[in-house]
Amino acid sequence: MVHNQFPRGLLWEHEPLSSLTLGCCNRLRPLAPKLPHTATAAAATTAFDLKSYIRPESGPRKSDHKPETAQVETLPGGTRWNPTQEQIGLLEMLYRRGMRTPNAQQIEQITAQLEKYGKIEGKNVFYWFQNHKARERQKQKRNSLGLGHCPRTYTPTIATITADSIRGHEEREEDSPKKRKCRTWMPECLEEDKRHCKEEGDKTLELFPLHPEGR
Amino acid sequence: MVHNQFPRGLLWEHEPLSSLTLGCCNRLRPLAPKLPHTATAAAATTAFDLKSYIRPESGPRKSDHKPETAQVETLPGGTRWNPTQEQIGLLEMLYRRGMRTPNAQQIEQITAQLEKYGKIEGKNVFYWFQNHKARERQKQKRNSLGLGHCPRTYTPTIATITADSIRGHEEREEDSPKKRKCRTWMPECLEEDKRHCKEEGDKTLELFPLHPEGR
DNA sequence: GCAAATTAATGATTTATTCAAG
DNA sequence: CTTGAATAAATCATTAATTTGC
Repeated sequence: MVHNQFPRGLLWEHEPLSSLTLGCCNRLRPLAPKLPHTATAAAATTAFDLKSYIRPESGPRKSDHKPETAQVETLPGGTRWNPTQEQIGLLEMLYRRGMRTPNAQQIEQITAQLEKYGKIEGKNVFYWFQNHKARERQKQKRNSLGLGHCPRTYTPTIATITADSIRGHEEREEDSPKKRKCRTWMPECLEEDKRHCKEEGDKTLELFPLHPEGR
Repeated sequence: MVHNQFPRGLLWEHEPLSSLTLGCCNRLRPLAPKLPHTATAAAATTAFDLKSYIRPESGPRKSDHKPETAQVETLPGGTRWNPTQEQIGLLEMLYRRGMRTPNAQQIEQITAQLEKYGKIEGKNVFYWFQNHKARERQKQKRNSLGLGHCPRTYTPTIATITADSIRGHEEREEDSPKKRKCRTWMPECLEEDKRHCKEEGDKTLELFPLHPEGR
């Protein structure tokens, strides 16, 4: 059970790491030097540049320039999901039914269904539930604080006050009454993304640059 | 906007939703022995029980009166990733190099490399970075509060104080100097999971139960 | 020496916040 | 202003260290 404790002398440093090939969304950006951050932001949505993930040794600099100039205007399906009425409707139904954080398979199925009504990906479903839950909660909290502050001011006539609101604004508990199960996992979302990403040409990305830490 | 403002007569309710077939990880508690990180294999990570996602509301409780008792205490051989020294070493190297939140492709590559040293999935890599970053930050904050409170008490002799610590304990900014880009995405993690999940027998899951809201 | 019992680390999830498109 | 997308913080849970009594 002891970890493989072998000397810190990292043997894998001799591995043929160097650069790997992989294909994906790296539309262009063959050059992309590490210009400060001026236009560096060029790294539009999907342009990868390892360097942009490497913290610039210098300093913070949060130059918040207007990013994407023209470079890679969004990925193929670039724009964000724009749900249709039917989709929202179905999602809300599921939500009202009690669904909160669907797992991968459920997302898969839901997405399949919703696809009938418009373009949609798994991650959209995932996010929708995530956001909807959070915002319902916010709303509830606001309400209970705004006018439910003093218990005698509440208006019990409102029909929307369901078991939920009665339950109070206690946070957790909603959908994990007991412990917590290992259940959900980031949906296959990526598959789709990857799919249409793969169409792009391959590109070599230096994941494991050879030069030592030299910094 | 204008959410479900369309009549409750949901047209999609006539769809052949009902139950869909899907297979997955329901194996119940194979006793998950704590094998060392060698032949973990299985690792079916998800136990499904729609019921646990459906709030036991006033709805038609068919038999959900104790959803979790012995039901899904599964969490199958859900062995969690147990990194080897080599893996940790490599990850730390990347971290020191400045990598913070690798994107899907990077994760893919990293995972591929680390697989040489032991079982690992994309999500493990993703999580590792997430956690490592967060905990380094915590540590730093604790330090700066504990003894670094007064800037003149720091001990510049320690070699480990690299640019990182010098940068200070500013929270955000670490790896997103500019705005925030759509860059990372939950890795293909799930693919693997799904893969070996599919091996399991199929199981019918009622994603869209037919009975109306009943409320 | 060795397991049960306890503690420390850290992997995995969920929740809260933030950002920005429309 | 609404809300999709993304990240960070908080939390939970499991495994390895370790302590302890035999």
